[in-house]
Amino acid sequence: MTSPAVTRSRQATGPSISDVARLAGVSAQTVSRVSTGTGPVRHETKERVLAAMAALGYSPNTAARALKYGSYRTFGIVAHQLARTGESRTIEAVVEAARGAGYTVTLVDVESPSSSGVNEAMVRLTQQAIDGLIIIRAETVTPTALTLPPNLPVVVSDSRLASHHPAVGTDQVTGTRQAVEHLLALGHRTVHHLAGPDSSDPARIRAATWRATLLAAGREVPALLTGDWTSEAGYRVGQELAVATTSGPTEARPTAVFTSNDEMAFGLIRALHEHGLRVPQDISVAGFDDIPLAAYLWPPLTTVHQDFPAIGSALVELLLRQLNQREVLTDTRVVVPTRLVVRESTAPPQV
Amino acid sequence: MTSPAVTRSRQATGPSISDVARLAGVSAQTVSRVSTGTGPVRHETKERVLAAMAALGYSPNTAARALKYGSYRTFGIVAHQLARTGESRTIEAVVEAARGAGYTVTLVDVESPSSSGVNEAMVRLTQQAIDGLIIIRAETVTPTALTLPPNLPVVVSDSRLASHHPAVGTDQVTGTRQAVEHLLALGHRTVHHLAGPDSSDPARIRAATWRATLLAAGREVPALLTGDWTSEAGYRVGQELAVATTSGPTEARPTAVFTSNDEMAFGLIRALHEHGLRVPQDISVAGFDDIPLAAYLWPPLTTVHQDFPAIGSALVELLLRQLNQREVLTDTRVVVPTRLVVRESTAPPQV
DNA sequence: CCGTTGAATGTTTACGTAAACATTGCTGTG
DNA sequence: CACAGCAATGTTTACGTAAACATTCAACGG
Repeated sequence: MTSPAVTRSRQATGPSISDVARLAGVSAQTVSRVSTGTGPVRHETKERVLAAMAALGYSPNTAARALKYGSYRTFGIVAHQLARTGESRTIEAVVEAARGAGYTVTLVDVESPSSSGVNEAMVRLTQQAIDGLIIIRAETVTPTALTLPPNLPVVVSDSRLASHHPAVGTDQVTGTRQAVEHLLALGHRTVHHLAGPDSSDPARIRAATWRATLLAAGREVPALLTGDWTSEAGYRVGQELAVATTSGPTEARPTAVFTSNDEMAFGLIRALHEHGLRVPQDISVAGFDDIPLAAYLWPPLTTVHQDFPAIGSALVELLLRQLNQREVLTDTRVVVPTRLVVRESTAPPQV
Repeated sequence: MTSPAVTRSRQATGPSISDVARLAGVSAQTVSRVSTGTGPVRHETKERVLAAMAALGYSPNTAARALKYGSYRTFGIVAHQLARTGESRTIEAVVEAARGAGYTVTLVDVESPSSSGVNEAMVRLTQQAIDGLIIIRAETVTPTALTLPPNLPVVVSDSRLASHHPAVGTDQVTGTRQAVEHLLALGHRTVHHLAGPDSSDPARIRAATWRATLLAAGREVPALLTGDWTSEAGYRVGQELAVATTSGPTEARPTAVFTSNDEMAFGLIRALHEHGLRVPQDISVAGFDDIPLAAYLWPPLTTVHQDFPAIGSALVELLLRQLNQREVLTDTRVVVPTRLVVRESTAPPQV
């Protein structure tokens, strides 16, 4: 566990507790007492110390405190593409929840989503100052390939690691079933599915649930379409679908598509528009995530709402429980409910 | 500068350098030499130390190192709504650039965007361990109301603080002019503008440039429309605009709108669609930001592309320059160029 | 009026690390 | 062959903080 040769000379730091003590004419310990609010200090003395602090612009040295306490009041969070809707919203929620508990959040991004990439991030993180670790959407990481620092509380969200660590996840199954059943209830013979990449756990669960729901309803299961979460991929698949819709035999024409996220639905719908197909009159489309822009797409997108704030705060709560009660939570799984938001991109099929 | 009464007992920490030393049968200093790669160590000794490290699962204590070096290899970043496109993409770029320089990034969000909110965040941050501070989109903060820790390098982006700190910003003026001139060149008599909130510097600059560009071209300047960056606001304004377009005198009918960001364009276009107006045939719309989904809106959105990665790396670079060369950069301003991306939401007016 | 109590403050020590300085012993040179 | 020079390692010290322990002194009860 050798770290890179870091030859750093000491940098200038601000005034220390003893500078304040000297100026106030008290001992360092008394300054510490004022600073932490522990122990008895005469009012007059306290005022003098506070004045000295203000005069010197003193603020306590975090590193020294952390060294003393063995805690940093900081969580690490490993993300892959943090500008992507799901991740940035989860992170935002985590930051907020952590703040409430007096913690801040250190971000580490992963260059490649492979195990080695996450491991490399992990090494950097251990060299950082964190009390707990949050891993979100580590899609391609296999549990065994991940070497985590011992004794570091970990929680994961939406990843393959969920079976090895306490986890928080959206209720993929219910959400997917709601969407598919909604489309069937509108009268569609069957529902096509544009899935996320196979490396993603949520993508696979959604695809499996889509299939199971169709089978349970006694419907034909069309060939699975696969994308990579991007609008670009949705666009490409949309073009193929449009061709199939306008040229194939009437029987095989898709009339409803459920996409595994909203971004792909955006691309898909654009492709359909370009081919002169109307949504929802010619094809119904439903997504997953309910990103803020989903309501302002044309037509407004029917989609499965994910409660990202709930995910974020659940992640933080699981970490705190491990930290405070030293609980072992390996098997804990928090499931965050979903809700189908019906807008205007889905309608009964035109006969 | 009293911190809240933090009565924390010491938490268990991992094995220390002396545990490793004992196991390897060497002095602590030798372990340190192996760990940092400094100083000469016999090959055999080094192997023994590495083996001991591995056996104990040792990793160096960050707090102790930070205390020794007076540096944390960490930047703080203050954001307001980090799930918003511009912010999350800037943050992503900052994290990446910081990683390249061997730094990690600690996120602090601001409850309210007011000065007191940012100040409160500041207090929390000083109690964190950071070597430099990045403030993005602190729209409503006035420079004088902000009390920053002394000697802390700071850079800002897109905020009112730009005049008081080294700053990085998009070339608002050129970007806006490109968009407005593009619409005029298509043959539109004039261009309406849906601005961001007046509290935002970029919003005001874009609005002023829109006005100046119209005046320079000798065109009439329509009444300014104001939103708050959200699609919701764009939708509301779009409804009013749609009414004006379908009912007002032909002379006064808007034929082109430039919105100060893409989200508002989304909302605006949805409202126009709902009123049966076609984009771009009846009204052209251009946005600002070039969010990833802009290309997949229907119609694909003409918009001003912002180079967020460039902003992020410029922010980090300015911080590093202050840290390394102890430069005083107060007046430094990095301007990141923009580029108009013409898609299909703009076209010549139909006569 | 003496001893006890406890508020107010000071002193010592330890957290884990790594520079600075000290020591050992071997190699090669005049 | 004595000793300079240097590789390899050990010892001391300091980074800033705050618990743990020690001291002082005034107030109060018996």
